[in-house]
Amino acid sequence: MVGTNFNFKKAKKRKKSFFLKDAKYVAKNILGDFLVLKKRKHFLVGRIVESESYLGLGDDASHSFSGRRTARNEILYHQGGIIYVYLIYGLYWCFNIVTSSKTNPQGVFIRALEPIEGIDQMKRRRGKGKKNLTNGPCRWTEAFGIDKKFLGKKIYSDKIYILQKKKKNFDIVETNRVGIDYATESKDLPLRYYIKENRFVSKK
DNA sequence: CTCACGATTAGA
DNA sequence: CTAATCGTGAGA
Repeated sequence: MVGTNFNFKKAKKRKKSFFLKDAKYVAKNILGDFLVLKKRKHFLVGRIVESESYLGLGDDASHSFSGRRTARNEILYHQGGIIYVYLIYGLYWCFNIVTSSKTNPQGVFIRALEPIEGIDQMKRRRGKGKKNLTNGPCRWTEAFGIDKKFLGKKIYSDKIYILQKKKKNFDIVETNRVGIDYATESKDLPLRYYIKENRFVSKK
């Protein structure tokens, strides 16, 4: 459908410089791009269809709100371009890309992918009978086998990287973020982005 | 040390 | 609607 006319060989890897930009910029511009994960004997590829930005210091939904700095979120206080994963509910892994500078602890949360390559392997990791493959933040991480091993790893390496989709032939919907009822001030900011009418966007 | 809880999901 | 399930972080 979408991946078919995309030339993976010609596509360029997103470099570190891209991730030094503001989280809003990265979250929006990463839509339509491809997340590539190299496994031992195969590749897993997914198109990023939904993201959220977490703005750090001034964002009370963010783990680093008002400079909170703990063992878990320490990685946010690094330059952009590395991975922040954490365990949620003792069950699932959430995947973020650190953006901006050391003093601006922002992140981009990847909420959903459209499966492109390695679909059989994704299904195997998710387990039989699971209807949803990659249309949720902790669904796609399970399909890709994302866990604590990825904490602090570069998102522009040989093992895991993003391929830029140059022609963005879709509309972006901007809306409020999901699952942040604990926030007050920032709760309803339009910091969630997704590809309009894409069927792999997470559902309520 | 204790303890409430979460950037979610699956299933009744 | 609720259970699952445990590392984390705030507080005593």
